[in-house]
Amino acid sequence: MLDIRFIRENPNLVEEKSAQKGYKVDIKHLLDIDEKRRELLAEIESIRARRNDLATRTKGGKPTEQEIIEGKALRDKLSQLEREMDPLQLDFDSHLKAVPNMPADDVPVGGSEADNVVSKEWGEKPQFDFEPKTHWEIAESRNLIDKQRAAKVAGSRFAYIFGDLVKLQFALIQFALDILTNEETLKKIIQDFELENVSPKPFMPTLPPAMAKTSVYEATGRLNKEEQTYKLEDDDLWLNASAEHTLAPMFMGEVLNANDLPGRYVGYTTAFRREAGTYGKDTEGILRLHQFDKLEMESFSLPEDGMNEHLFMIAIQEYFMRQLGIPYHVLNKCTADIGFPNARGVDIEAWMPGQNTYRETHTADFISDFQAEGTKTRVKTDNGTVFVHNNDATVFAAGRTLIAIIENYQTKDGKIDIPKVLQPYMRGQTSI
RNA sequence: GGAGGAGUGGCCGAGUGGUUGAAGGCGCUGCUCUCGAAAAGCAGUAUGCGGGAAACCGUAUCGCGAGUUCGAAUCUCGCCUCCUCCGCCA
Repeated sequence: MLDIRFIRENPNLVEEKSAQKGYKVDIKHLLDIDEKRRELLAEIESIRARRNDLATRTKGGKPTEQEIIEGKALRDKLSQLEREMDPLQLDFDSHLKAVPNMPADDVPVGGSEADNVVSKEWGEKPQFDFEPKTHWEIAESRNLIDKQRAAKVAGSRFAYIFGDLVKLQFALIQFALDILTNEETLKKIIQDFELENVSPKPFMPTLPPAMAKTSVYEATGRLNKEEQTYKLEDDDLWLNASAEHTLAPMFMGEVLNANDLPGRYVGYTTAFRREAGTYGKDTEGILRLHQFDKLEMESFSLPEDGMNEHLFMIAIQEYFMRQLGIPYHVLNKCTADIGFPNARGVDIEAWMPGQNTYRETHTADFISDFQAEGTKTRVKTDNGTVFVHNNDATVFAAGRTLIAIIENYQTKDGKIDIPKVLQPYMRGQTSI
């Protein structure tokens, strides 16, 4: 959530930027409650002060009859005021939580994803001397994917993935982990992308829990919307839709050492998504499933490093795409598309020759301190204890990256060449 | 799933109704001593919220939430987490 002090000082700005993200917030009402709340709080605290004073006065001995009567009166008054405070506080909290994070200054203002800005293009689209096929035409005919039988077992939007395609997924993951844990390679990425003030500290490989309790799910700011998330009602657990959902709250309630930052983690987990409201969309192939595996970065940093971590993660994503030789473009997402907790957001879309279009394979989210206010994750600095900045970004969404490889590396005889960098992770195999 | 035990500051640990926001120790910071370091001595050392230009004042926090009481770290109830033993299990 946003700091109420910031809202007090910049009411118009907050209202304007919220509107740019597509959220209508009643700042005047919020500040109104805020003031009432603080007035009442002052009153409550003065009564508590008298109660404490009385307790100190009578401590050691028995209070007199008169003092007990006085104490009872204070107690009754206090509980009456506290009852008045309850609804006020609830009202205040719900209005405060409804205020989205402020977009960074360079986020393009726009009303829908149509206003996203292509900020970079890379790679030569492959030319084929045949009609390129879609990934599902190739994979289904080769028995690398079977959705029919998966539907029988689990319903629509599930798939069996078989054989060499499975090996390719694990090659991809291994390759990525090797890069992300190698300080020298990270240094090179920082250099190649001309980044400044970025630490080359390696990422900690992590297998996180794939579920979170409701209290945690809420503390992270409901990163994934409720209707998009699977819930295990009997156990009060939510299935994560990405590793960042269980990486971000890792240090909930803790005060970290500035020396330990940036804290960088790369988590591998299965992601579960209900895909509500996508009926009839992307029904072919494995682009949009209820379940897929994903490697995801998460970082906790000092406020002044937050934006640089974001840019670093984007550079890493681009580096991986270039290593795989997959043409892509970078989308600077507009205010309406970056998401409620985001200060900035970037998508990378890979060229998919079979579908003759770009499709999203990566996201990078700069959350600033919006999430840390909910998870109460702070860091001790020379200027006091402040909320950390959170960044998260996709390394590889396994399914979609496999799609990009299949479609870009398809051959005339219906096979798939393996990108050079992955071949060592496939025991030298050059095609599947 | 059954039976027991435990959660106190950065860490260890004392504390079962009233000078306890919390003893003592460790750690950390500053000073003294020293050529310097170590040792020793002295002093300081949690966070949120509200008010204040600031100094500072008030308030809350002893796993979390509710309750009892004039007064709760301490008593009661619910929940969470961890540990030990038994059972089950990849």
